[in-house]
Amino acid sequence: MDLELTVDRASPVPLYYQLSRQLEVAIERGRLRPGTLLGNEMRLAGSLGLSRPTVRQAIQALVDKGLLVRRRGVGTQVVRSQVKRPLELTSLYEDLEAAGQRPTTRVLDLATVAAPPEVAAALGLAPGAEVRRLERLRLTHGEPIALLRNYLPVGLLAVDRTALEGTGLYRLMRAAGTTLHSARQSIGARAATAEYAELLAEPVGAPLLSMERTAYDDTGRPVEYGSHLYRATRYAFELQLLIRP
Amino acid sequence: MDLELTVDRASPVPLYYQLSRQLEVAIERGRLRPGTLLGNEMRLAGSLGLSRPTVRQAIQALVDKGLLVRRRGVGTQVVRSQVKRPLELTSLYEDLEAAGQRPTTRVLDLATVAAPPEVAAALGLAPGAEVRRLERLRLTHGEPIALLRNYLPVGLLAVDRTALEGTGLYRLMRAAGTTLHSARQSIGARAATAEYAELLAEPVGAPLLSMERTAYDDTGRPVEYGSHLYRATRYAFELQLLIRP
DNA sequence: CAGTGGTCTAGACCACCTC
DNA sequence: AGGTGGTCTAGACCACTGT
Repeated sequence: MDLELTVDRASPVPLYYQLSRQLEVAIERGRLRPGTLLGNEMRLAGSLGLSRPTVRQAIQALVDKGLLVRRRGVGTQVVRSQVKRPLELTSLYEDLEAAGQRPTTRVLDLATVAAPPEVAAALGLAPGAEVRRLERLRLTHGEPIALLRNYLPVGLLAVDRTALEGTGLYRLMRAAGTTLHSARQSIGARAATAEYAELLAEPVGAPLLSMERTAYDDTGRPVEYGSHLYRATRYAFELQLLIRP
Repeated sequence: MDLELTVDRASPVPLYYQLSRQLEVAIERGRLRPGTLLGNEMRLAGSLGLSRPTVRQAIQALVDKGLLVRRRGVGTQVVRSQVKRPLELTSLYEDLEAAGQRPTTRVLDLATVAAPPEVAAALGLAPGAEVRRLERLRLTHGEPIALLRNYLPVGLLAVDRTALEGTGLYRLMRAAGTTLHSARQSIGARAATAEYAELLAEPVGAPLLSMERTAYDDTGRPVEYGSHLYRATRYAFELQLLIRP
């Protein structure tokens, strides 16, 4: 199979990760074709000078990503379907950027306000507590795609208007040291009101995709609540998901 | 902390799984409160008579589920947010059932037809190849919720009309030995046409949620293509997702 | 500094699948 | 029967966190 797998023991990168990454790249580039059987774990370990548990750890990471399947008595195979990303937090900005769409953002509003009831509930604050509200219009090629309204606990992020026009909110939050851990989102549909229709350049009554989301950091603290509206003619949510037995 | 953790070495259930399950139940029942530090891995291993790798394997499973967080130099903590299910394949029937909604199904059509182009592409078949088509109306309390149109490769499932009226498609597929592994779905919105409006008891032009999905088994073979329409006034997709660093 | 999780090793036995 | 992954052990050293 001559995959030229190697590990560098002098590197600070964990050995299992070095191996896992090389296998992942080989699968992405088609050097390991769907259905291919990896050599058995003992042989792989031997040829790389690693122990079997380390090789297993590398393989397990790719099984968790859905790229490999293990079968007892058979071996480890490359999955036949084209798994892309195992479902990440949908970041509209990064999604559009990855699709080569060159997104732009117009900041419509940026203020500190009393939290509306549903926002206070989502962020675990007292009703009426202060929160940062930001309202943005996201566009590609000058065409509006979505209206984004977000609420953040005060003090979490020094929100900068020009920074917001150049990148996505999540990237700013990560850069400020907030590590996102989980999120709950609800996706629905509704008809455009006159106000939203004008902002999004759709006729009144046009179907819009709506998404409400609460995101948490790794201590379980709510760090963001968002209520977004998307033009259904220009955007749809793409999800890839894995089913665990 | 007196959690009364025990393992049964005579059981065929893997030790790491026994431990993992007990911790999971303790978290669900609130016996391990959010923020609680688990004892360190060595002590846990010693008190249970297990090796550290086995204890780590148990903990890792819960970290992957988003229930625990590990911090080097600190310890392993119960996550503070209320993680529900880590996002399963959305099965409308099972979702409604779990919510106590007593779903019912009306089978509108069940036939073998030539695959439309998008279906053939999704299922990896030649254009015009034969597929099983089923069209169902899903209701709760006599109210329509969704119009479900599915395509299956012929021969995969002996589709039984009465069975379809009593349960969900995925449950039937699992019972027939098909193990689902991954799926791609796209969620959008559109306005109700006259035909769909009548079936779903909505006005013409009402916003509907749409979902297209291709599901694969663990060999990567496409096993189902679905194109569904939901009443936006009665249904929304709830997703819980974890962000991996 | 002491304590934590992160990584790694070199074995072992077992359950399952294919031939 | 032979080969595969699944589980488990008893050690070891390191990197990071808190005091």
